[in-house]
Amino acid sequence: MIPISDWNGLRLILSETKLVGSISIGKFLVNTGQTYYETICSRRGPGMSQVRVRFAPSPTGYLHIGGVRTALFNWLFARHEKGVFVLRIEDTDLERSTPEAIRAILDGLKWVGLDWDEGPIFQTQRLAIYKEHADRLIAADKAYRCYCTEEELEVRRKEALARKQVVKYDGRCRTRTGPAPSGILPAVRFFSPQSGETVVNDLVKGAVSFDNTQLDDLIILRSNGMPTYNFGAVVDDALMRITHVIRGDDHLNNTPRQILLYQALGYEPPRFGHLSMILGIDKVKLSKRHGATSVLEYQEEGYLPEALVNYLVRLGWSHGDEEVFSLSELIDNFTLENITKSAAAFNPEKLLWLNSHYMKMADAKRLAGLVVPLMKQRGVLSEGSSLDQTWFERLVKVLQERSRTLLEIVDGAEPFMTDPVTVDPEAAKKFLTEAIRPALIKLLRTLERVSVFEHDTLEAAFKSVLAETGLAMGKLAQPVRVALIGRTASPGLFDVMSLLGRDRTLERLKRAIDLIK
RNA sequence: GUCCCCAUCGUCUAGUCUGGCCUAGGACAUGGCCCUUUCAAGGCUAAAACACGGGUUCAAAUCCCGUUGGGGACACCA
Repeated sequence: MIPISDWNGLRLILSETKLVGSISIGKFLVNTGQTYYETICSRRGPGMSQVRVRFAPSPTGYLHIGGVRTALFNWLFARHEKGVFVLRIEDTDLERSTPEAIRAILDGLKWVGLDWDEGPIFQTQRLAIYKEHADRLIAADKAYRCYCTEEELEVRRKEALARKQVVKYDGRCRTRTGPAPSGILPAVRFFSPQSGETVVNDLVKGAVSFDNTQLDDLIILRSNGMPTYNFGAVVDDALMRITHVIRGDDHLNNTPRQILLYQALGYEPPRFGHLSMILGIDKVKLSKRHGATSVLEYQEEGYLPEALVNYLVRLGWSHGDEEVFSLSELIDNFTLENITKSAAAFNPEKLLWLNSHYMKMADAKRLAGLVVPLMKQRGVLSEGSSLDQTWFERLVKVLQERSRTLLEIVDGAEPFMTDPVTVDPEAAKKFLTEAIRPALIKLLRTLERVSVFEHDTLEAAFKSVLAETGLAMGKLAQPVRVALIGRTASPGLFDVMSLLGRDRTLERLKRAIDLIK
């Protein structure tokens, strides 16, 4: 339940995030949704057939990865068709909607770069519109007031289930006459036709027909005045002139009911396209036990938004053999015809591969900026400390080639950030041996005479030690690596030394030599 | 219980609508080799699929029917 006072907090969130285009949020919240849409629609000339799509999440939890894909497909379709992408928040479930969830949705969309042209529009701001539409249906004998209580209905549903009968409203208030029972706030039910069939010409599934006897008299307006999903969506999609409803597969069964509502209301239905579900790696519905299912978790785990977008778009859509797409390539090539009908399993490995690809492509400066907060968060960099930007970007540059996520950069950067280095005991045992000690000392002496710590001069110095000692590159490199970084894996040695700089390199070498004693 | 959807390598998919070009292509992951100062990356290479059964046809991954399997929906949730 969102108390009215919280809506001020929400407005704060919205203006803070500045996610809205030309229409200011403050103004929107002052306006009713109705006047807003009257303005929009009056701006549109007659005969315009511009594509208008929407993403309409309910703010009852984090923004799910499947929701992001739905939003992405809508967004790409809108951009490809030079149409309009509307964001509508379906917050009519007062029990479960929260301002935090609204924020999570906006933040999530913002992170993956899906911007909207209109909205966010809140259904709870438009209650008068739904009521007016419901009244219209009642007046036309297409809907009726139902005085059955939730408890009664629950009992009947359970009975039907127990007797293995069809779970359907029995229609007892259809023909109710006489005075209204006192003390009961009625809900409004739709008179659902009980004969014929309703066909959905789905853009991805093809023609799907439903026997109308399967459909029952659904509630369109709850006793508390809130519209139910099917009604709110229909009224809004009609009024907002949505041309294509692209949404999850789980709504296919709702579509015939919605088409019937469009017809009763005298509105023309949009085109529908139902996207198959995203399943977990084990082929069952994606859930928390598969790991991250909220978009923002991917941000926290060091993924790049373009990698997630690229991964998600290939889950259920394809363009020949291509795997890697820039945003503009996606916009150019995205069409509804190439959407797959079957459900897809989420494969974290492939996402990781795409992420490492984009990590290599990315500008080091940008990555550096993304990594710093993560380092602070993980204690690799202390809160107040300042960084040499140029130096840090150089470090990021050598790490980004071998990191699959930003978190791996953080990990790889760690030995460069703090002194003294933590040396892995296993590595020390294997490589910092008595036998190699003389060579390390020789290297130390040689490096002491090197004044400019750059890749090429360091390489020359190192090679001279190899020549003197007769050691193979590999024999000396690993012990030195362990001495400098404390681990057996790192960027190239000469990059490491030049990044560490003269003082720290010599110091770490000395310390390793002492350690062997 | 009722209704709806789906079915190509382990996974994402191309091919299916408009049957022959399919000895089924690509990508991730996996194995091998090469490169190599480590780890990655990269290059080459291998293994790996038309769920099953019936039709239709000269010809079926592709069209039709059935079976099986998987998924979804049946709320005063969306």
